[in-house]
Amino acid sequence: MTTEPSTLPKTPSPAAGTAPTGAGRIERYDPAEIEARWQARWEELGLHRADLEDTSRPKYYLLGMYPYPSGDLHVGHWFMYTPTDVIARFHRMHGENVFFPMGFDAFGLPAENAAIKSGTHPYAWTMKNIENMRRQLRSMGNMIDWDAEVVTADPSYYRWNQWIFLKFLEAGLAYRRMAAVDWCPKDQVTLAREQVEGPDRVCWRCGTPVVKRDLEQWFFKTTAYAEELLSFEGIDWPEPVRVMQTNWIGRSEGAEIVFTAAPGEYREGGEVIRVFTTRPDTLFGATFMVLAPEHPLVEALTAPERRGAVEMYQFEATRKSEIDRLSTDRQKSGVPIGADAINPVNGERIPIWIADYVLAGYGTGAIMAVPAHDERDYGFARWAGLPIRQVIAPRDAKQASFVAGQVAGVGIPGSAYVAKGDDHQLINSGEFDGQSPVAAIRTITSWLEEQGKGRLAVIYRLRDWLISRQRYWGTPIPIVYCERDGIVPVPESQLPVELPMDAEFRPTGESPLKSHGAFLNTTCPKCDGPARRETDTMDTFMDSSWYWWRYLSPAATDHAIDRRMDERWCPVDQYTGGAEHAVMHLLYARFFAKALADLGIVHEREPFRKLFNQGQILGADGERMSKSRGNVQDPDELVRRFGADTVRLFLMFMGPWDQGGPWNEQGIGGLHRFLNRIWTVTLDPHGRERSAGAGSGRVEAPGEAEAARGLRAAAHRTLQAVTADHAGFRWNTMIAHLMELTNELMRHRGTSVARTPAWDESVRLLLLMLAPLAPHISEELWSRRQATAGEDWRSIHTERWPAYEESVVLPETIELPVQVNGKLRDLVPMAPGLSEIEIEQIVLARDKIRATLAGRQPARVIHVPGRLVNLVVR
RNA sequence: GGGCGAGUGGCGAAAUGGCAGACGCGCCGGCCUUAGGAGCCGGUGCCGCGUAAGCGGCGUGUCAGUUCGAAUCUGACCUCGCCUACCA
Repeated sequence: MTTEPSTLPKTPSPAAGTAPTGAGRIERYDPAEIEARWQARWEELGLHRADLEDTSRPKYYLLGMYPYPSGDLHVGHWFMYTPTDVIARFHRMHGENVFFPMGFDAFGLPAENAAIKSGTHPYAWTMKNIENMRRQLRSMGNMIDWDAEVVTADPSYYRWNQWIFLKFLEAGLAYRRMAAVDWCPKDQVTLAREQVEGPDRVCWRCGTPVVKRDLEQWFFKTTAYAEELLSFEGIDWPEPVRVMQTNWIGRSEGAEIVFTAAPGEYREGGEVIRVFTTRPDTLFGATFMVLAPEHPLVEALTAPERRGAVEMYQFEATRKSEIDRLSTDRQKSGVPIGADAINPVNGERIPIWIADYVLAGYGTGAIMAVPAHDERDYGFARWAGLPIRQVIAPRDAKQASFVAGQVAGVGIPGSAYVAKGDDHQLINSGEFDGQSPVAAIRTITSWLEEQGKGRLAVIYRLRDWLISRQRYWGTPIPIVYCERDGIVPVPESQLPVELPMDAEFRPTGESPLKSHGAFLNTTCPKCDGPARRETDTMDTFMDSSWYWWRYLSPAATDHAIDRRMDERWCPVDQYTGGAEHAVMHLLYARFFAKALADLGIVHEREPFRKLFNQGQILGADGERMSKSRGNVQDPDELVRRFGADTVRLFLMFMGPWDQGGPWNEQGIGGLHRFLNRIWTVTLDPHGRERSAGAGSGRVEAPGEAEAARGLRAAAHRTLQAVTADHAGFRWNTMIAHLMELTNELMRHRGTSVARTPAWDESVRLLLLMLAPLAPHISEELWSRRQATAGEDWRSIHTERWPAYEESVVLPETIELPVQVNGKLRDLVPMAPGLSEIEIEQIVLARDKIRATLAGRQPARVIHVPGRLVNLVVR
């Protein structure tokens, strides 16, 4: 149960005796002392603990992507977690029950590599790092609820990875198969398709070019949700992420068409070869067929005299993916296999080739090649000297000359002709001649369907998620292999399958589990006979695919996810993190939500209602921060010099949150000065009182009452702007507004205005607005004000966010910009809310305007109420 | 090759159809100080005129367009960043 600080008995203010009253020198702002003291205090009070059972207030589940415990929190972490903390605090000040947990993505390769290198056990290495990062996270002053922490490398967590795996297995969402998978030779591990990046197909972690390997591996059936994953209905996600996921899933509509192998010199033929095409309308233009080199039918169809060349090519194709593919020249290559296929629409025999431009993993791994109307097929046909037959032409005879050369067989066009608009028609296509391509897509597909030779088909680029990893530091896959019973899942009652702690770490390139006899050798849960454990562990993205559910019951031993808590708290209201996980973590997380919902384990099909991608802070050199580049920025030193509050503000003041940019700590002093000025106006409003005439001569010129009214208006206008900026996460302008108010207060400091209630109210509002951004100094100043006023202490962070007064915000006079022909010519002071006629009269009476008009009459007057007047003259 | 985003002072940036450069850094000048890499006050887009207060012109990557009015909307182009890449 959360303790409400406001109900606590009065606790002595930490600085009660020293709270200044205005005379004499005040003590300096000492962030180090203040921050340590308040952090300890908040912890002691349990101020950041959420009461998950409390339903009296609206819930707000806020989540920042949990960190990998690399050992140090760098400015990138600060840049992500600070504004997230501000969001949390702002919502709490609105009376919401805010849950802001934190944990560690504790499995993964660096720990294991460190073990091989330095002999430290991955567990010890990881725990030491976590310890340090907890300390650093605390030093930021975030309102993290540490009671909910999860550490994924703990058996109490990964046991439930295993449990979910078994559920997926039962439901057919997890399966094992032999596949040519991507392998990182440096990390000695397989990778999911999403984890291979760029044109050179490199490992997402270390940048090493990957190679293909044929391995028996475990997969999750992400493709089962391909269609549903395309819909983002009901969730508020940034456009770039939605686009990336949509492209990654890569839906395309077309037809699957059945070709058959033609009888040959040595064979009867008749084998079914399925191809996928988005252009069934060009079926008559197919002049050859291409299979992926790895296509399963290649072996059976290849003519004996072609076997040597075919096998050579297949070998080269695998080598090509192994050797650096940095040479991105698109030179086509391929070999004929000495067999023909029969085109189902006209019975025509076309030669079959294999070529690596056809991918085994996409569609059916086979295509009908229509060189006249597909760039890739065209390029291949030109290279191989294969025929090109045009079957689509413009209806317009004059346009037809564009491709006439092909039809007549004279001359060779420079490229494929891919247009398919309504002004085109089919030619050389038998009974379909004259139809528009779009119509023919329909008619040819239904003709094929009637003949049983094809059907409408939708295919996706998305592949199933390969989760097997040949490494030690991950969740063991709960499977045993029995000589008699084959693949046997470990029964739930025997979970967790624990990682043995006494594994040996040597740079052999093999998982230590493979040579750990006690782990490897086990008995079959079914027959009790001898069996071998699966030695692969799970991809660490498994851990991060459901951790926010675990935060709701981190210690539970009888279930993975507390269904009651899930219903109360999920989905996460706001998720923040980098966009680099768009097609990895964020896609897996959505897959999990859908799969777990179908299994009845959770109630919502989307995990995160709102997503925000913050920008990335680069090193001072403009490059991505990395240890190897040596450009990682450690904020600890800045925190020592300026305090966490200053560092928080500095990071938020840099620019829009979604932008990031190169790190440059020039300017941090400005934020520190800002806090110092707040310190001064709060604790020392009178300074060395500037009595009239003694100081700079600015004192009380406009009269105290008017100045006080102006100050109060400024404070309320600031509140209005700051409140609006919270909604858009516009921290930089929010801080700018607070600076303006502080500067305004500073101008009145030492004058009699600083003795008015308006001054007091303005300072009060300033501190409340500052509280989410700079929690320590605002708490300190708040407590000192309370002590001075003789009030009981109550944390500023449990105060309600103030409301601005509409009537105060409205200005008493405005300076209306006046343009002539769109050029600014004058600023005219007047009362707000005058009629257009009144305004016009005032404006036309102005000297400057009369001079500019020089006797001309405005042909038109544009009034933008409250904003501007534009006089249009010819 | 395709997709998305961005280009504004010396720098980080504001302004998303209505006063371009808020706020901050840096720089310049002044005050205070034994001192200052502290604090306070003032100035600071560029060019021209003026001793000055001030006045005028130009100005948001380039070129066109829409509009009374464009940093903002439209089209083409240039540059940079991110994603993607023989996806049939």
